[in-house]
Amino acid sequence: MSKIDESLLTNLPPFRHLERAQIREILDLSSVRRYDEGTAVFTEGMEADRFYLLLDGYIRVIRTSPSGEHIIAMHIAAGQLFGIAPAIGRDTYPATATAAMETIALSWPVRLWHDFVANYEGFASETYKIVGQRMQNLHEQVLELATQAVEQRLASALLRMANQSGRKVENGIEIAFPVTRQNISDMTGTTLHTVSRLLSAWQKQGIVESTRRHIVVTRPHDLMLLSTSSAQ
DNA sequence: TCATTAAGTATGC
DNA sequence: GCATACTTAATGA
Repeated sequence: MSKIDESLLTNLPPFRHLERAQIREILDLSSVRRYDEGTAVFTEGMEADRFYLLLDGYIRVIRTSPSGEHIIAMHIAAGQLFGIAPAIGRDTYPATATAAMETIALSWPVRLWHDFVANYEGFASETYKIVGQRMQNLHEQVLELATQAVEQRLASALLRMANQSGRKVENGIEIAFPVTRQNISDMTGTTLHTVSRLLSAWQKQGIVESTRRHIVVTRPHDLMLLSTSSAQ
């Protein structure tokens, strides 16, 4: 079916312990799809019929509150599993996943989940490790939202993106997918205006450089300080 | 300290 | 030239 090379999976944590032949099996059971920027891979509440591995691009995970506003819970980088509802014992997706830029993902029918867990050494432990880490991150973010000022939350959000999905450039760390002021306000529970003002101020101080949908963190250390200490 | 309103400029198909 | 992204100032909770 898919003519994806085995080497693409061999170094990813959930597949690290597997033989080449096993990886071939897994790939033969998968289907590949490309998603244009802004396209939803699946939506919150939808029956979880497949689980996914991101091969290229970035996925934005969006949760919608009953009152209608949506918040960006996290970003997924290439090489990570997502839409793994079966891992947390759900049969619907807990959030919406959209392509933050042009993206390519593998997917498998959920009925294979238990086969993977049973047959492939390390798959279960690695995926549950991922789930645990994500849960912990979410808890930290909830705490942040409740306790920290906007400036600190924005600094943390920028650092999270730079650390998890940044690429090094000459003058700093560039966030590797397109991101708008509105997107960032959806991560930090503020408005795009406040984000715009803070980014402008930080740009004047030389901490970040930003153009439309594009941000480079030039002085991560200064952001670190901003994210922890409360000014005045 | 921050959201809201409002009114503007810049950018890219 | 229109939609989208971004900036800035004013006002008030």
